Amino acid sequence: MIPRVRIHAPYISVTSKFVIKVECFIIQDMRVHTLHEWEVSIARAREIQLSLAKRVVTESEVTNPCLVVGIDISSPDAQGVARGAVVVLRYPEFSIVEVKVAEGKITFPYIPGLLSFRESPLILAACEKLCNVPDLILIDGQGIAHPRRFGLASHVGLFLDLPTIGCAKSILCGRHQPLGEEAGSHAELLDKGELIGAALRTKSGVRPVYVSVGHKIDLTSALQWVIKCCRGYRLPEPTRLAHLAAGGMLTSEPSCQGKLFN
DNA sequence: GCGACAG
DNA sequence: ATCTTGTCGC
Repeated sequence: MIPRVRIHAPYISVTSKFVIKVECFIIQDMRVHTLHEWEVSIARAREIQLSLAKRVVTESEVTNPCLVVGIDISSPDAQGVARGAVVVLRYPEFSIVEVKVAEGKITFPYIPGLLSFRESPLILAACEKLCNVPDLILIDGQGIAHPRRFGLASHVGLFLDLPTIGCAKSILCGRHQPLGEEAGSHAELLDKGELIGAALRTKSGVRPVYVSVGHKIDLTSALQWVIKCCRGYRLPEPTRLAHLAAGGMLTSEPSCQGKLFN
């Protein structure tokens, strides 16, 4: 039986200089039928974004306060409550500067391509609590490696007006050639002839992660930053710690490996 | 028409 | 994302 979902909701109604506003949309048969407003907003946002995409966040820009941030969200519990977490790290030591968490009920379903509407609210809520302004943000999801070239990382970057990198654990769209087994190997991620991101082997012997431009950064630097943020795990440190924080497995202590099992 | 599909 | 123990391998 095909699920029939009908949704009317002001899930995101963010008004900034970019004016992203989604009041209502209807989803049926797991397909989006009415997303006119969103598409119009995205088209405009994408236009603005493209003009900023060439910007490169250089290492010298991340020296004081030198903050690299990871963002992730936990899966909702039985009551539909989830936690959005943002972890601020000092680069290049990766010492924890700040951890902020926001809890809230998740109401929007998971629909491939519409993850932003499910996760953005909590992510932004967590970001609102930050005392530091990050220089660079890594997000657990796609940037422009998205059917409409505007995934979660792009949304968040646009809302916050900060550089973001999409770093996802699997592909939403696009394909790539096989890549080397050594850490650091990467291959272009192409969709319909467009370069939308890269598959990156962050550690030898594990599946690659998928890096794409979120906002205010180009692919080459995004790739370099992700590589520089890797510390022997498949996921780059900011993302990894944000994931732990969202799961309640990270408090204020930089290392709590002793308490972790599994 | 059918398969694929971030978390 | 989640269901799920021990196990094989670097």
